[in-house]
Amino acid sequence: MKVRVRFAPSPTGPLHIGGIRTALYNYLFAKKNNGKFILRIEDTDMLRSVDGAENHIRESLKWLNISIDEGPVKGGLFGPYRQSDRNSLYIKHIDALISQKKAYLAFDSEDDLKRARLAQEKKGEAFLYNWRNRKNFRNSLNMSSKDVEKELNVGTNYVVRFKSYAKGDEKTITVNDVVRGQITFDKSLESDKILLKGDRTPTYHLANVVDDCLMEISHVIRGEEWLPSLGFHCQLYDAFGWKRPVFVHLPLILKPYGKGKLSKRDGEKFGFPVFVVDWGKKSMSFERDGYLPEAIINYLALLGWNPGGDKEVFTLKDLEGLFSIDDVSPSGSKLDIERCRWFNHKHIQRKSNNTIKEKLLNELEKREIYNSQVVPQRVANLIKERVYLLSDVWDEACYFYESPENYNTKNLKRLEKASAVSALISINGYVSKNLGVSWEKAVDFVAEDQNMKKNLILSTIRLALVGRFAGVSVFEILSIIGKEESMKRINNLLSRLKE
RNA sequence: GGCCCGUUCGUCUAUCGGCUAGGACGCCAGGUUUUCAUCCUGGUAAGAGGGGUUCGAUUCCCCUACGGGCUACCA
Repeated sequence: MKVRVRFAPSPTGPLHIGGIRTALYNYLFAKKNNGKFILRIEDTDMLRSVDGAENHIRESLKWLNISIDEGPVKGGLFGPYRQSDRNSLYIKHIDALISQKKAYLAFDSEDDLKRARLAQEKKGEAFLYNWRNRKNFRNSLNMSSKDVEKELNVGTNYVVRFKSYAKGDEKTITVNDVVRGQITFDKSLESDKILLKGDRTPTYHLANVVDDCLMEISHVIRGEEWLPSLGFHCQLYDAFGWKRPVFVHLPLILKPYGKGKLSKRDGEKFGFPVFVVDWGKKSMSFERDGYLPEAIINYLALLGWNPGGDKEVFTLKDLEGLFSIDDVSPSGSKLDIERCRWFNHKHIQRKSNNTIKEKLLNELEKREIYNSQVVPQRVANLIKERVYLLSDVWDEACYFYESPENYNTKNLKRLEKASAVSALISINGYVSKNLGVSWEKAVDFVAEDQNMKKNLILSTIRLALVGRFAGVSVFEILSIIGKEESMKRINNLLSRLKE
Protein backbone atom coordinates (compact mmCIF):
# COMPACT_ATOMS: atom_id res chain seq x y z
CA MET A 1 0.00 0.00 0.00
CA LYS A 2 1.19 3.45 -0.88
CA VAL A 3 1.53 5.50 2.27
CA ARG A 4 -0.03 8.93 2.07
CA VAL A 5 -0.67 10.92 5.21
CA ARG A 6 -1.87 14.42 5.80
CA PHE A 7 -1.66 17.13 8.36
CA ALA A 8 -4.94 19.01 8.19
CA PRO A 9 -5.09 22.02 10.47
CA SER A 10 -7.69 24.75 10.48
CA PRO A 11 -6.25 28.20 10.03
CA THR A 12 -8.10 29.57 13.03
CA GLY A 13 -4.98 30.86 14.74
CA PRO A 14 -1.32 30.12 15.30
CA LEU A 15 -0.16 26.52 15.27
CA HIS A 16 0.79 25.30 18.74
CA ILE A 17 2.99 22.42 19.75
CA GLY A 18 0.08 20.01 20.03
CA GLY A 19 -0.54 20.50 16.33
CA ILE A 20 3.16 20.41 15.67
CA ARG A 21 3.44 17.01 17.21
CA THR A 22 0.58 15.70 15.10
CA ALA A 23 2.35 17.09 12.04
CA LEU A 24 5.63 15.56 13.16
CA TYR A 25 4.20 12.08 13.66
CA ASN A 26 2.56 12.23 10.25
CA TYR A 27 5.79 13.38 8.68
CA LEU A 28 7.91 10.75 10.42
CA PHE A 29 5.49 8.03 9.49
CA ALA A 30 5.59 9.12 5.86
CA LYS A 31 9.39 9.24 5.80
CA LYS A 32 9.76 5.90 7.50
CA ASN A 33 7.45 4.27 4.95
CA ASN A 34 8.58 6.09 1.82
CA GLY A 35 5.25 7.83 1.71
CA LYS A 36 4.00 11.33 1.06
CA PHE A 37 3.32 14.01 3.64
CA ILE A 38 0.50 16.31 2.63
CA LEU A 39 -0.58 19.63 4.06
CA ARG A 40 -4.27 20.31 3.71
CA ILE A 41 -5.86 23.48 4.98
CA GLU A 42 -9.28 22.89 6.50
CA ASP A 43 -10.84 26.28 6.13
CA THR A 44 -14.45 25.33 5.59
CA ASP A 45 -15.52 27.77 8.28
CA MET A 46 -14.55 31.06 6.71
CA LEU A 47 -15.82 32.99 9.72
CA ARG A 48 -13.23 31.42 11.94
CA SER A 49 -10.37 31.73 9.52
CA VAL A 50 -7.66 34.06 10.75
CA ASP A 51 -5.38 36.11 8.55
CA GLY A 52 -1.84 34.86 8.63
CA ALA A 53 -2.69 31.60 10.33
CA GLU A 54 -2.03 29.45 7.28
CA ASN A 55 1.26 31.19 6.88
CA HIS A 56 2.14 30.60 10.50
CA ILE A 57 1.45 26.92 10.01
CA ARG A 58 3.76 26.76 7.03
CA GLU A 59 6.46 28.84 8.69
CA SER A 60 6.36 26.63 11.76
CA LEU A 61 6.86 23.47 9.74
CA LYS A 62 9.57 25.12 7.72
CA TRP A 63 11.47 26.20 10.82
CA LEU A 64 11.38 22.62 12.06
CA ASN A 65 12.58 21.26 8.72
CA ILE A 66 9.43 19.27 8.25
CA SER A 67 9.11 19.29 4.50
CA ILE A 68 5.80 19.09 2.72
CA ASP A 69 5.38 16.85 -0.33
CA GLU A 70 2.02 18.23 -1.40
CA GLY A 71 0.15 21.27 -0.24
CA PRO A 72 -1.46 24.59 -1.12
CA VAL A 73 1.84 26.26 -2.02
CA LYS A 74 3.81 23.22 -3.05
CA GLY A 75 1.02 21.91 -5.24
CA GLY A 76 0.51 18.28 -6.23
CA LEU A 77 -1.69 15.96 -8.22
CA PHE A 78 -4.50 15.85 -5.68
CA GLY A 79 -5.23 19.54 -5.32
CA PRO A 80 -6.54 21.95 -4.56
CA TYR A 81 -5.27 21.60 -1.01
CA ARG A 82 -7.42 24.27 0.56
CA GLN A 83 -10.91 23.10 1.38
CA SER A 84 -12.40 26.46 0.51
CA ASP A 85 -11.31 25.75 -3.06
CA ARG A 86 -12.99 22.36 -3.16
CA ASN A 87 -16.61 23.23 -2.49
CA SER A 88 -18.08 21.85 -5.69
CA LEU A 89 -16.51 18.50 -4.89
CA TYR A 90 -18.26 18.35 -1.55
CA ILE A 91 -21.60 19.39 -3.01
CA LYS A 92 -21.31 16.66 -5.60
CA HIS A 93 -20.69 14.02 -2.97
CA ILE A 94 -23.45 15.27 -0.73
CA ASP A 95 -25.87 15.15 -3.67
CA ALA A 96 -24.88 11.56 -4.24
CA LEU A 97 -25.78 10.71 -0.67
CA ILE A 98 -29.08 12.53 -0.96
CA SER A 99 -30.03 10.67 -4.08
CA GLN A 100 -29.28 7.41 -2.29
CA LYS A 101 -31.47 8.54 0.63
CA LYS A 102 -28.50 8.39 2.94
CA ALA A 103 -28.76 12.09 3.56
CA TYR A 104 -31.66 14.48 3.53
CA LEU A 105 -32.60 18.13 3.41
CA ALA A 106 -33.73 19.72 6.66
CA PHE A 107 -35.64 23.00 6.56
CA ASP A 108 -36.02 23.48 10.29
CA SER A 109 -35.36 27.02 11.40
CA GLU A 110 -32.98 27.73 14.22
CA ASP A 111 -35.95 28.70 16.35
CA ASP A 112 -37.64 25.35 15.73
CA LEU A 113 -34.53 23.56 16.83
CA LYS A 114 -33.99 25.77 19.82
CA ARG A 115 -37.52 25.07 20.99
CA ALA A 116 -37.12 21.35 20.55
CA ARG A 117 -33.81 21.43 22.38
CA LEU A 118 -35.27 23.38 25.29
CA ALA A 119 -38.23 21.05 25.62
CA GLN A 120 -35.96 18.04 25.67
CA GLU A 121 -33.59 19.54 28.18
CA LYS A 122 -36.49 20.39 30.45
CA LYS A 123 -37.07 16.69 30.70
CA GLY A 124 -33.44 16.28 31.69
CA GLU A 125 -32.50 14.69 28.39
CA ALA A 126 -29.97 15.71 25.79
CA PHE A 127 -31.44 16.83 22.50
CA LEU A 128 -30.53 14.73 19.53
CA TYR A 129 -31.87 15.10 16.00
CA ASN A 130 -32.04 11.44 15.08
CA TRP A 131 -34.16 8.35 14.45
CA ARG A 132 -36.39 9.00 17.43
CA ASN A 133 -37.61 12.39 16.30
CA ARG A 134 -36.51 13.06 12.75
CA LYS A 135 -40.05 12.30 11.60
CA ASN A 136 -41.30 15.28 13.61
CA PHE A 137 -39.21 17.83 11.80
CA ARG A 138 -39.50 19.60 8.50
CA ASN A 139 -37.18 17.59 6.34
CA SER A 140 -37.23 15.89 3.00
CA LEU A 141 -37.81 12.50 4.63
CA ASN A 142 -41.24 13.58 5.74
CA MET A 143 -42.20 15.90 2.91
CA SER A 144 -43.45 15.12 -0.55
CA SER A 145 -41.01 15.94 -3.29
CA LYS A 146 -43.43 18.60 -4.41
CA ASP A 147 -43.27 20.31 -1.04
CA VAL A 148 -39.52 20.07 -1.02
CA GLU A 149 -39.45 21.64 -4.42
CA LYS A 150 -41.69 24.42 -3.20
CA GLU A 151 -39.46 25.21 -0.24
CA LEU A 152 -36.44 25.30 -2.48
CA ASN A 153 -38.16 27.60 -4.91
CA VAL A 154 -39.10 30.12 -2.24
CA GLY A 155 -35.53 30.01 -1.02
CA THR A 156 -36.06 28.52 2.43
CA ASN A 157 -32.72 27.92 4.00
CA TYR A 158 -31.83 24.32 4.68
CA VAL A 159 -29.04 22.05 5.78
CA VAL A 160 -28.23 18.55 4.68
CA ARG A 161 -28.13 15.94 7.40
CA PHE A 162 -26.71 12.47 7.37
CA LYS A 163 -29.34 9.86 7.96
CA SER A 164 -27.78 7.95 10.76
CA TYR A 165 -29.33 4.97 12.56
CA ALA A 166 -32.88 3.94 11.68
CA LYS A 167 -35.02 1.38 13.41
CA GLY A 168 -34.00 -2.09 12.35
CA ASP A 169 -30.44 -1.12 11.47
CA GLU A 170 -27.42 -2.65 13.08
CA LYS A 171 -27.18 -0.71 16.34
CA THR A 172 -23.45 -0.58 16.71
CA ILE A 173 -20.48 0.17 14.55
CA THR A 174 -17.07 -1.22 15.38
CA VAL A 175 -14.03 0.62 14.26
CA ASN A 176 -10.34 0.08 14.65
CA ASP A 177 -7.68 2.41 15.92
CA VAL A 178 -4.00 1.52 15.84
CA VAL A 179 -3.35 2.98 19.27
CA ARG A 180 -6.51 1.83 21.03
CA GLY A 181 -7.67 -1.27 19.22
CA GLN A 182 -11.33 -1.94 18.55
CA ILE A 183 -13.87 0.62 19.62
CA THR A 184 -17.60 0.14 19.42
CA PHE A 185 -20.05 3.01 19.11
CA ASP A 186 -23.78 2.91 19.56
CA LYS A 187 -25.23 4.40 16.39
CA SER A 188 -28.66 4.81 17.93
CA LEU A 189 -27.19 7.32 20.35
CA GLU A 190 -25.87 9.53 17.61
CA SER A 191 -27.52 12.47 15.96
CA ASP A 192 -28.07 13.06 12.28
CA LYS A 193 -25.01 15.20 11.82
CA ILE A 194 -25.05 18.13 9.47
CA LEU A 195 -23.09 17.56 6.29
CA LEU A 196 -23.84 20.80 4.50
CA LYS A 197 -24.40 24.02 6.38
CA GLY A 198 -26.92 26.73 5.55
CA ASP A 199 -24.19 28.72 3.82
CA ARG A 200 -23.68 25.88 1.29
CA THR A 201 -20.32 24.87 2.74
CA PRO A 202 -19.66 21.44 4.21
CA THR A 203 -18.93 20.68 7.82
CA TYR A 204 -15.55 19.38 8.87
CA HIS A 205 -16.73 15.80 8.98
CA LEU A 206 -17.92 15.63 5.41
CA ALA A 207 -15.06 17.59 3.89
CA ASN A 208 -12.52 15.63 5.85
CA VAL A 209 -13.81 12.24 4.80
CA VAL A 210 -14.26 13.23 1.16
CA ASP A 211 -10.79 14.71 0.95
CA ASP A 212 -9.09 11.82 2.67
CA CYS A 213 -10.66 9.52 0.12
CA LEU A 214 -10.00 11.72 -2.90
CA MET A 215 -6.44 12.42 -1.83
CA GLU A 216 -5.92 8.70 -1.27
CA ILE A 217 -4.90 9.11 2.33
CA SER A 218 -3.82 5.73 3.65
CA HIS A 219 -3.44 6.57 7.35
CA VAL A 220 -5.35 9.20 9.25
CA ILE A 221 -3.09 10.29 12.08
CA ARG A 222 -4.76 12.96 14.20
CA GLY A 223 -5.44 14.09 17.74
CA GLU A 224 -7.55 12.15 20.18
CA GLU A 225 -10.17 14.88 20.23
CA TRP A 226 -11.48 13.26 17.04
CA LEU A 227 -11.99 9.86 18.56
CA PRO A 228 -15.64 10.49 19.50
CA SER A 229 -16.54 11.22 15.89
CA LEU A 230 -14.67 8.23 14.51
CA GLY A 231 -17.81 6.13 14.50
CA PHE A 232 -19.60 8.75 12.44
CA HIS A 233 -16.69 9.15 10.04
CA CYS A 234 -16.68 5.42 9.43
CA GLN A 235 -20.40 5.51 8.74
CA LEU A 236 -19.66 8.09 6.08
CA TYR A 237 -16.98 5.93 4.50
CA ASP A 238 -19.42 3.06 4.51
CA ALA A 239 -22.23 5.18 3.06
CA PHE A 240 -20.00 6.23 0.17
CA GLY A 241 -18.87 2.66 -0.26
CA TRP A 242 -15.27 3.62 0.36
CA LYS A 243 -12.57 1.67 2.05
CA ARG A 244 -11.74 3.13 5.45
CA PRO A 245 -8.19 4.31 5.98
CA VAL A 246 -6.12 3.19 8.94
CA PHE A 247 -6.86 5.39 11.95
CA VAL A 248 -4.34 6.51 14.50
CA HIS A 249 -5.56 8.76 17.29
CA LEU A 250 -2.75 10.46 19.13
CA PRO A 251 -2.98 11.15 22.85
CA LEU A 252 -3.36 14.78 23.83
CA ILE A 253 -0.70 17.05 25.22
CA LEU A 254 -1.81 18.31 28.61
CA LYS A 255 -1.12 21.50 30.52
CA PRO A 256 2.10 21.34 32.54
CA TYR A 257 0.28 22.49 35.65
CA GLY A 258 -3.33 21.96 36.56
CA LYS A 259 -5.90 20.15 34.51
CA GLY A 260 -6.92 19.81 30.92
CA LYS A 261 -5.36 19.82 27.53
CA LEU A 262 -2.77 22.34 26.51
CA SER A 263 -4.25 25.45 24.97
CA LYS A 264 -2.86 28.35 23.06
CA ARG A 265 -3.28 30.68 26.00
CA ASP A 266 -1.29 28.54 28.40
CA GLY A 267 1.97 29.96 27.17
CA GLU A 268 1.13 33.45 28.34
CA LYS A 269 -0.43 32.10 31.48
CA PHE A 270 2.51 30.01 32.60
CA GLY A 271 5.34 31.85 30.94
CA PHE A 272 6.62 29.40 28.38
CA PRO A 273 6.26 29.24 24.62
CA VAL A 274 3.63 27.14 22.90
CA PHE A 275 4.33 28.32 19.36
CA VAL A 276 7.52 27.45 17.57
CA VAL A 277 7.80 30.69 15.64
CA ASP A 278 6.48 34.11 16.57
CA TRP A 279 2.83 34.93 16.24
CA GLY A 280 2.56 38.68 16.46
CA LYS A 281 5.04 40.93 18.13
CA LYS A 282 4.35 40.12 21.75
CA SER A 283 4.15 36.36 21.42
CA MET A 284 6.58 33.99 22.95
CA SER A 285 8.01 31.33 20.71
CA PHE A 286 10.52 28.55 20.99
CA GLU A 287 12.57 30.21 18.29
CA ARG A 288 12.66 33.52 20.12
CA ASP A 289 13.50 31.82 23.40
CA GLY A 290 16.56 30.25 21.85
CA TYR A 291 15.44 26.71 21.22
CA LEU A 292 16.82 24.70 18.35
CA PRO A 293 14.35 23.03 15.98
CA GLU A 294 16.19 19.76 16.56
CA ALA A 295 15.45 19.95 20.27
CA ILE A 296 11.75 20.61 19.80
CA ILE A 297 11.53 17.72 17.36
CA ASN A 298 13.38 15.42 19.71
CA TYR A 299 11.32 16.40 22.74
CA LEU A 300 8.01 16.19 20.91
CA ALA A 301 8.84 12.90 19.24
CA LEU A 302 9.37 11.31 22.62
CA LEU A 303 6.22 12.82 24.09
CA GLY A 304 3.85 9.99 23.41
CA TRP A 305 6.13 7.72 21.48
CA ASN A 306 9.20 5.71 22.38
CA PRO A 307 11.41 3.47 20.30
CA GLY A 308 12.43 1.40 23.34
CA GLY A 309 15.94 1.28 24.65
CA ASP A 310 17.76 3.92 26.64
CA LYS A 311 18.82 6.25 23.86
CA GLU A 312 17.05 9.59 24.00
CA VAL A 313 18.86 12.08 21.86
CA PHE A 314 17.82 11.80 18.25
CA THR A 315 18.03 13.95 15.16
CA LEU A 316 15.19 14.29 12.71
CA LYS A 317 17.04 11.91 10.38
CA ASP A 318 17.37 9.33 13.17
CA LEU A 319 13.68 9.57 13.86
CA GLU A 320 12.77 9.25 10.20
CA GLY A 321 14.38 5.83 10.27
CA LEU A 322 12.99 4.76 13.62
CA PHE A 323 9.44 5.93 13.88
CA SER A 324 6.71 3.39 14.23
CA ILE A 325 3.06 4.05 14.79
CA ASP A 326 2.66 0.89 16.84
CA ASP A 327 4.70 2.34 19.67
CA VAL A 328 2.53 5.38 20.21
CA SER A 329 1.33 5.54 23.78
CA PRO A 330 -2.41 5.80 24.44
CA SER A 331 -2.29 8.15 27.40
CA GLY A 332 -2.00 11.93 27.43
CA SER A 333 1.18 13.59 28.59
CA LYS A 334 1.97 16.83 30.33
CA LEU A 335 4.28 19.31 28.75
CA ASP A 336 7.57 19.50 30.64
CA ILE A 337 9.50 22.56 29.62
CA GLU A 338 12.51 21.64 31.81
CA ARG A 339 13.00 18.45 29.89
CA CYS A 340 12.67 20.35 26.64
CA ARG A 341 15.41 22.70 27.85
CA TRP A 342 17.62 19.73 28.57
CA PHE A 343 17.13 18.40 25.06
CA ASN A 344 18.05 21.82 23.77
CA HIS A 345 21.30 21.74 25.74
CA LYS A 346 22.09 18.32 24.34
CA HIS A 347 21.45 19.43 20.78
CA ILE A 348 23.48 22.59 21.18
CA GLN A 349 26.40 20.43 22.29
CA ARG A 350 25.98 18.22 19.22
CA LYS A 351 26.03 21.11 16.82
CA SER A 352 29.11 22.81 15.55
CA ASN A 353 30.29 25.83 17.51
CA ASN A 354 29.15 27.96 14.63
CA THR A 355 25.64 28.01 15.99
CA ILE A 356 26.87 29.78 19.10
CA LYS A 357 29.13 32.03 17.09
CA GLU A 358 26.30 33.12 14.81
CA LYS A 359 24.13 33.91 17.79
CA LEU A 360 26.98 35.84 19.38
CA LEU A 361 27.59 37.88 16.23
CA ASN A 362 23.91 38.60 16.20
CA GLU A 363 23.96 39.88 19.77
CA LEU A 364 26.98 42.04 19.05
CA GLU A 365 25.25 43.61 16.11
CA LYS A 366 22.18 44.27 18.23
CA ARG A 367 24.41 46.11 20.68
CA GLU A 368 26.41 47.83 17.96
CA ILE A 369 29.65 46.37 19.18
CA TYR A 370 31.73 46.29 16.02
CA ASN A 371 35.30 47.09 16.87
CA SER A 372 36.01 44.54 19.53
CA GLN A 373 39.31 42.69 19.24
CA VAL A 374 37.79 39.68 20.90
CA VAL A 375 37.64 36.71 18.54
CA PRO A 376 34.02 35.46 18.49
CA GLN A 377 34.99 31.91 17.66
CA ARG A 378 37.17 31.67 20.77
CA VAL A 379 34.36 32.91 22.96
CA ALA A 380 31.88 30.58 21.29
CA ASN A 381 34.10 27.58 21.91
CA LEU A 382 34.49 28.48 25.55
CA ILE A 383 30.86 29.14 26.42
CA LYS A 384 29.22 26.44 24.34
CA GLU A 385 28.93 23.81 27.03
CA ARG A 386 27.35 26.30 29.41
CA VAL A 387 24.52 27.25 27.08
CA TYR A 388 21.05 25.72 27.48
CA LEU A 389 19.15 28.16 25.34
CA LEU A 390 20.57 30.30 22.58
CA SER A 391 19.21 33.24 24.52
CA ASP A 392 21.79 32.43 27.23
CA VAL A 393 24.61 33.27 24.86
CA TRP A 394 24.85 36.94 25.71
CA ASP A 395 24.69 36.30 29.44
CA GLU A 396 27.61 33.96 29.09
CA ALA A 397 29.57 36.13 26.71
CA CYS A 398 28.88 39.70 27.80
CA TYR A 399 31.91 40.05 30.05
CA PHE A 400 34.22 39.50 27.12
CA TYR A 401 32.88 42.68 25.60
CA GLU A 402 31.72 44.86 28.42
CA SER A 403 33.35 45.85 31.65
CA PRO A 404 31.09 45.02 34.61
CA GLU A 405 28.88 47.95 35.55
CA ASN A 406 28.52 46.88 39.12
CA TYR A 407 29.68 44.13 41.38
CA ASN A 408 27.71 41.43 43.05
CA THR A 409 27.34 42.73 46.60
CA LYS A 410 27.65 39.39 48.31
CA ASN A 411 30.80 38.56 46.39
CA LEU A 412 32.19 42.02 47.01
CA LYS A 413 31.64 41.75 50.74
CA ARG A 414 33.56 38.51 50.88
CA LEU A 415 36.55 40.18 49.31
CA GLU A 416 36.36 43.25 51.50
CA LYS A 417 36.49 41.02 54.53
CA ALA A 418 39.53 39.28 53.14
CA SER A 419 41.17 42.59 52.28
CA ALA A 420 42.11 41.69 48.77
CA VAL A 421 43.21 45.17 47.82
CA SER A 422 46.90 44.55 48.37
CA ALA A 423 46.78 41.48 46.20
CA LEU A 424 45.31 43.41 43.34
CA ILE A 425 47.89 46.15 43.69
CA SER A 426 50.69 43.63 43.55
CA ILE A 427 49.24 41.89 40.56
CA ASN A 428 48.94 45.19 38.85
CA GLY A 429 52.54 45.88 39.67
CA TYR A 430 53.88 42.65 38.24
CA VAL A 431 51.96 42.87 35.01
CA SER A 432 52.20 46.58 34.32
CA LYS A 433 55.96 46.76 34.64
CA ASN A 434 56.07 44.97 31.33
CA LEU A 435 58.59 42.44 32.51
CA GLY A 436 56.93 39.77 30.45
CA VAL A 437 55.42 38.21 33.51
CA SER A 438 52.38 36.14 32.60
CA TRP A 439 49.18 36.39 34.59
CA GLU A 440 49.72 32.88 35.84
CA LYS A 441 53.17 33.70 37.13
CA ALA A 442 52.00 36.97 38.62
CA VAL A 443 49.31 35.18 40.59
CA ASP A 444 51.88 32.66 41.83
CA PHE A 445 54.28 35.41 42.91
CA VAL A 446 51.62 37.35 44.77
CA ALA A 447 50.38 34.24 46.48
CA GLU A 448 53.87 33.60 47.73
CA ASP A 449 54.80 37.22 48.58
CA GLN A 450 51.69 37.92 50.55
CA ASN A 451 51.10 34.43 51.77
CA MET A 452 47.67 34.48 50.25
CA LYS A 453 45.55 31.71 48.92
CA LYS A 454 45.67 31.56 45.14
CA ASN A 455 42.00 30.90 45.22
CA LEU A 456 41.35 34.29 46.80
CA ILE A 457 43.50 36.16 44.33
CA LEU A 458 41.74 34.53 41.42
CA SER A 459 38.35 35.30 42.88
CA THR A 460 39.35 38.92 43.19
CA ILE A 461 40.46 39.12 39.60
CA ARG A 462 37.29 37.35 38.56
CA LEU A 463 35.18 39.93 40.30
CA ALA A 464 37.08 42.66 38.52
CA LEU A 465 36.59 41.02 35.14
CA VAL A 466 33.07 39.62 35.41
CA GLY A 467 31.43 41.42 38.30
CA ARG A 468 30.55 38.22 40.09
CA PHE A 469 31.89 34.78 40.85
CA ALA A 470 30.85 33.16 37.59
CA GLY A 471 32.07 32.45 34.11
CA VAL A 472 34.85 30.63 32.35
CA SER A 473 38.43 30.31 33.55
CA VAL A 474 39.98 33.60 34.73
CA PHE A 475 43.07 33.08 32.62
CA GLU A 476 40.98 32.51 29.52
CA ILE A 477 39.17 35.76 30.10
CA LEU A 478 42.41 37.65 30.72
CA SER A 479 43.92 36.24 27.59
CA ILE A 480 40.94 36.98 25.40
CA ILE A 481 40.17 40.52 26.47
CA GLY A 482 43.86 41.43 26.53
CA LYS A 483 46.18 43.13 28.96
CA GLU A 484 44.96 46.67 28.56
CA GLU A 485 41.31 45.91 29.16
CA SER A 486 42.17 43.56 32.01
CA MET A 487 44.22 46.19 33.80
CA LYS A 488 41.46 48.71 33.31
CA ARG A 489 38.95 46.42 34.96
CA ILE A 490 41.29 45.60 37.79
CA ASN A 491 41.83 49.28 38.43
CA ASN A 492 38.10 49.86 38.38
CA LEU A 493 37.61 47.32 41.12
CA LEU A 494 40.58 48.70 42.99
CA SER A 495 39.16 52.18 43.16
CA ARG A 496 35.86 50.71 44.24
CA LEU A 497 37.50 48.73 47.04
CA LYS A 498 39.44 51.74 48.24
CA GLU A 499 36.31 53.78 48.78
C1' G B 1 -25.94 14.21 32.43
C1' G B 2 -24.68 10.92 28.06
C1' C B 3 -20.87 8.64 24.97
C1' C B 4 -15.73 7.43 24.14
C1' C B 5 -10.58 7.09 25.78
C1' G B 6 -6.94 6.69 29.47
C1' U B 7 -4.29 5.38 34.59
C1' U B 8 3.94 2.63 36.14
C1' C B 9 8.53 7.45 40.28
C1' G B 10 6.66 14.93 40.84
C1' U B 11 7.26 14.74 35.00
C1' C B 12 8.38 11.88 30.13
C1' U B 13 8.70 6.74 29.68
C1' A B 14 10.62 0.88 29.38
C1' U B 15 8.22 -3.74 30.56
C1' C B 16 4.59 -7.14 25.21
C1' G B 17 2.48 -13.30 32.46
C1' G B 18 8.22 -14.64 35.84
C1' C B 19 10.51 -7.97 38.63
C1' U B 20 15.77 -7.17 43.15
C1' A B 21 10.03 -2.80 38.25
C1' G B 22 14.90 -0.20 33.96
C1' G B 23 16.19 4.71 31.69
C1' A B 24 15.65 10.13 31.29
C1' C B 25 14.20 15.20 33.24
C1' G B 26 13.88 17.45 38.01
C1' C B 27 15.60 17.32 42.94
C1' C B 28 19.50 15.89 46.71
C1' A B 29 24.61 14.34 47.91
C1' G B 30 29.70 13.50 46.50
C1' G B 31 33.77 14.11 42.90
C1' U B 32 36.28 17.12 38.91
C1' U B 33 36.76 22.56 38.16
C1' U B 34 40.68 28.60 41.50
C1' U B 35 34.28 30.50 40.78
C1' C B 36 29.56 29.49 38.34
C1' A B 37 28.09 26.11 34.90
C1' U B 38 29.42 21.69 32.16
C1' C B 39 31.03 16.75 33.08
C1' C B 40 31.34 12.13 36.21
C1' U B 41 29.47 8.98 40.38
C1' G B 42 25.70 7.88 43.70
C1' G B 43 20.87 8.72 45.96
C1' U B 44 15.49 9.99 46.14
C1' A B 45 10.97 8.34 44.03
C1' A B 46 6.13 4.47 40.83
C1' G B 47 2.36 -0.17 39.11
C1' A B 48 -5.03 4.27 41.62
C1' G B 49 -8.27 0.82 44.80
C1' G B 50 -11.10 -3.73 45.02
C1' G B 51 -12.40 -8.27 42.90
C1' G B 52 -11.44 -12.26 39.59
C1' U B 53 -8.32 -15.67 35.79
C1' U B 54 -3.48 -18.07 36.69
C1' C B 55 1.53 -21.98 39.77
C1' G B 56 2.52 -16.72 39.15
C1' A B 57 -0.05 -10.70 37.70
C1' U B 58 2.27 -3.96 36.52
C1' U B 59 1.02 -6.97 32.28
C1' C B 60 -5.41 -10.44 30.83
C1' C B 61 -10.92 -9.64 32.50
C1' C B 62 -14.70 -7.00 35.61
C1' C B 63 -16.18 -3.11 39.01
C1' U B 64 -15.09 1.47 41.47
C1' A B 65 -12.28 5.87 41.77
C1' C B 66 -9.68 9.50 39.39
C1' G B 67 -7.96 12.02 34.89
C1' G B 68 -8.96 13.39 29.79
C1' G B 69 -11.82 14.22 25.32
C1' C B 70 -16.43 14.90 22.73
C1' U B 71 -21.43 16.25 23.23
C1' A B 72 -22.50 23.45 17.45
C1' C B 73 -25.22 25.03 10.83
C1' C B 74 -16.40 25.09 15.16
C1' A B 75 -12.60 22.38 13.73
